[in-house]
Amino acid sequence: MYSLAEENYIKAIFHLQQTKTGAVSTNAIAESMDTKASSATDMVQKLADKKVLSYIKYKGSKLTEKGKKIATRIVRKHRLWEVFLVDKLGFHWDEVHEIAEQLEHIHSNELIKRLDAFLGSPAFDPHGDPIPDEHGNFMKTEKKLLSQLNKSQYGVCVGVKESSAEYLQYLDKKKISIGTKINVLGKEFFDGSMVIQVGRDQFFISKQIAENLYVQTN
Amino acid sequence: MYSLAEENYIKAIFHLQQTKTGAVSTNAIAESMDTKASSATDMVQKLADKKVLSYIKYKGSKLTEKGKKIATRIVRKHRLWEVFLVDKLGFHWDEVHEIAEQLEHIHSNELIKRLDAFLGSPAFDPHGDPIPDEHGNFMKTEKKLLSQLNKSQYGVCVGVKESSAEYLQYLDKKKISIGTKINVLGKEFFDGSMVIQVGRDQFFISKQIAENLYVQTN
DNA sequence: CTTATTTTTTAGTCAAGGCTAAAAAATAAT
DNA sequence: ATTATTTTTTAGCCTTGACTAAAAAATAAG
Ligand SMILES: [Mn+2]
Ligand SMILES: [Mn+2]
Ligand SMILES: [Mn+2]
Ligand SMILES: [Mn+2]
Repeated sequence: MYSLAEENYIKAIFHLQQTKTGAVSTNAIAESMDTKASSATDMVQKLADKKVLSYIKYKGSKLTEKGKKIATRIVRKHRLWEVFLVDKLGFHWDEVHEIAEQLEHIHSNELIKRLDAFLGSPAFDPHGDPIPDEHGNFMKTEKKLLSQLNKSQYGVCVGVKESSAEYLQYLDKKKISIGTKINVLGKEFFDGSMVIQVGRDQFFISKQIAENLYVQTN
Repeated sequence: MYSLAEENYIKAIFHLQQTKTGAVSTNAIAESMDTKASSATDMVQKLADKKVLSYIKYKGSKLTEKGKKIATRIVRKHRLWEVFLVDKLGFHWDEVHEIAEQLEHIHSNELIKRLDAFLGSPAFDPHGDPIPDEHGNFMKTEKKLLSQLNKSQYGVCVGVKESSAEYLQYLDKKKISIGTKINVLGKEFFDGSMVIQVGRDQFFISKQIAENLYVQTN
């Protein structure tokens, strides 16, 4: 059994090593956990003792298979709970992350199994992130960032990269949610800004908006 | 915001002062928390500083109104989650307590409100215990222990005092659940044992069984 | 290559929440 | 009214997971 703190570190390292390749730096872990580098060092040393990750002084950390398995289970719980909160309790997609951050630490295999069945074994959470199955396998999806599209291409929104309440609320205001079709009417190569069409509305979006939205082309 | 440990102590003290009258002894708290008296002393001193309870050295502890309010909210969450686990996820009544013990510590007022609505604002948990409303009011019920009935009286099971898995599984085996009618066919005054009728079955039960089952007469 | 800067680790401290052993107060038994 | 026993508190120590300040290693600059 892992403590709350350990679980949160493991999950953070898991997410960090998804993006960057190679070992995860202690500073990156500290920043992601909103703590100090010295604290992160202490924790990764402990987790290395427990064979949850491999750690080389001054080089960084990397989850072992064991560590990845633990992380995946937590991510699965987090995302299943988010689906529950949205689909069953009627929460809005910008309200669920903090609560799921707590719920992901409830220990009960039977609970996960039953919750999953109750929700109809969803493959994606309310932000479009894939929910790993009971064996830890993620559904692979073809998706790109809206910012990668060019003028007169279009895509269907399938998820968000950022899932802060602020960003999600912006998307709501613009009537963008998962499944929404987005046409790129224009793209400014100087700053990456775009003019897009959503439904009947046409408007300008900054690069920052465009590079946090996942779309499926095809 | 109160820590996990603080919340568990507050809830334990709340339950202890329901039965016994007057202040709750430090030893009783320690036993109920499965910890040592010295640890309980430390905690009640801290909770007294926080005005959650009044504490007099060598005399014991008593929750303040503030403390009772905190406790009631935790009990409400615990019991609502138990209803969720049984009604929605199909758990059996002897499997839910441990999980609810964790879920009761999730912090979100909105979550409690929505969960309550989702469950149809239940008044009782799966063990027949009343669920306090959002203002902390418990529904008062007329109930007595089965052991208080005499020969040829009858009652309808409305709850259990003990809710250990073992006891609940015994009741299952005997086909006793909430709503079951129980006839007292005989009572032995020497040891408090009884012969009861449940459905078409007649059998012997010990005093220990009889004094952990709540029934409603009339 | 040598120095400066950044990153990371170590050393030492702290609060929370446990523990054991000893002291003190309350209660029970002579 | 003492003495013995039980209950409760205090004192001191431990682990976890933070922190700061200082040292050490890695990296960047000159
Ligand atoms: Mn989330
Ligand atoms: Mn978390
Ligand atoms: Mn319970
Ligand atoms: Mn609990």
